[in-house]
Amino acid sequence: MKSTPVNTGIIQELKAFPLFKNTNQKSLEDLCFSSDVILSRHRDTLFTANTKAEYFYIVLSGAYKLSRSSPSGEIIILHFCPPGDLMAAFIMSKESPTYPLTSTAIGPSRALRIPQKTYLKYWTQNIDLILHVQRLLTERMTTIHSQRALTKSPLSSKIASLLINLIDKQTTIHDNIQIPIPLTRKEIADSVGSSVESIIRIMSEWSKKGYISTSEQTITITNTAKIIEIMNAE
Amino acid sequence: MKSTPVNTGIIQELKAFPLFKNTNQKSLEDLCFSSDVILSRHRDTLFTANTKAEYFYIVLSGAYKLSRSSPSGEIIILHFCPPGDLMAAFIMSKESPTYPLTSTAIGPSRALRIPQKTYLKYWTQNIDLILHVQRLLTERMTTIHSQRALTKSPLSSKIASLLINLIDKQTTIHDNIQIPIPLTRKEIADSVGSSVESIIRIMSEWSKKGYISTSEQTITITNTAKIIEIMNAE
DNA sequence: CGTAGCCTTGAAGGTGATCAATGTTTGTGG
DNA sequence: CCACAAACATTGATCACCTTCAAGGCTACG
Repeated sequence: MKSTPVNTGIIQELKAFPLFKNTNQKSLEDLCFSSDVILSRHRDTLFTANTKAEYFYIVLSGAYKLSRSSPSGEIIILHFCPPGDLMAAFIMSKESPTYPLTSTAIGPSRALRIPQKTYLKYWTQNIDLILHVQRLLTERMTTIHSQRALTKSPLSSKIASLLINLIDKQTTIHDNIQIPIPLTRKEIADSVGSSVESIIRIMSEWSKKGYISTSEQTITITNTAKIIEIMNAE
Repeated sequence: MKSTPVNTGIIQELKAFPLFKNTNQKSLEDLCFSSDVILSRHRDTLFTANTKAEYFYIVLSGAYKLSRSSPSGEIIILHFCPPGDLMAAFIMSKESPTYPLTSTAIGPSRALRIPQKTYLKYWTQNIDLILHVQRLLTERMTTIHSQRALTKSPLSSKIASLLINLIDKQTTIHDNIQIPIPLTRKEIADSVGSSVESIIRIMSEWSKKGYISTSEQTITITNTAKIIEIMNAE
């Protein structure tokens, strides 16, 4: 894990994210006050659940997964963070926060590490920004809700729903959509709360039927209509 | 469903909620601008998923459940709102919001209905309040996360976890804690994503062993240590 | 070149869903 | 105030889906 201080290049990079679309150059510099860019290798841990939270993060490139382990030691993945997503920002307004989750890099990734002090000093002064953050949180909540609505549905629906939800919201629905995050079967299993074997059985069935195709960790949905149908099947 | 405009009595009632502990009388009046008190009977619907959201709500007394139905028609309960809880406040900063969930009264209940306009005009101006709302949202998220961490655990753990989470956060842990919301077995089933029959089998086992007792819809945890143990069992 | 992570397939077994039938409580209208 | 309907609670039998266990192959990387 290496870190380098912010430079103007990073500011440019941030401007591209929807979160900052109404933020001017000057404010953006404030919002990044005393921040660093963290470079993570595949499987590096960015922060660990139940440790003191002195920083929050913005994903710059690559991806991170947010996970938790159950009392019995099983791992549950709760969210995948693509570039532009916030990590641990929601707990920054607390008194002395601890991370509720563990963050792990998926593939080589970069994140901007911002101290809580900067959040309290600059982020909380910008109402527009806070509402934006709140909207992000609400979105994440909505995704979780639609996943939970499928608890009684068969495993295939859950996997389908996960894949559809991972598609970038900007993308229009068509065939041959590539899932923007390289997922292993284990990660899919941990995400829908199932076992690797079950995931494999269902997904290789789909591959055979030509609904999806996988090569080098990357999943491509080749028959989107069918996957959506499976997602909504009872 | 009857409604009456706000009066000073209501303002007093609101002051008791943690959400407004730093809010003065004058601001509180602004925050309630053109609001009404809604009286709901048991099973009355307050708002329906996917309809236009012109209002948000504060639970005054009783309780409401927030639910959603899956594509196959099954109902999933996502959250129980005790007095002081907000409903649909998180989507008020959107352009033209629709309710993501359906809200139904559990027992005779009262809620304060506040128009989106009031939210945009007064609520968003109060940073302290917004951060408070954000903290509420984060708390709700955390609860959902700890529930999701149990997906692979046996049903008994899920039920135990639900009961423990429903205990008022103010309450210290001891025996003979009464669950503040009157729950039916069906509601427990819809909440943990299971069937009524399975819930009954597990809970009557607990009754027999003396871990819980139920009378007239009210559940009392008589052996809290045991329930917590079950919650954490693998 | 060996280990670690990942993918795959098969067989056995269990947890909880479903179906069916019945009792109990609550609420509503005549 | 009673009768009837609707919602809620209970118990048993059967069965499906998915987990678990076991064994093996593949690829990447130090």
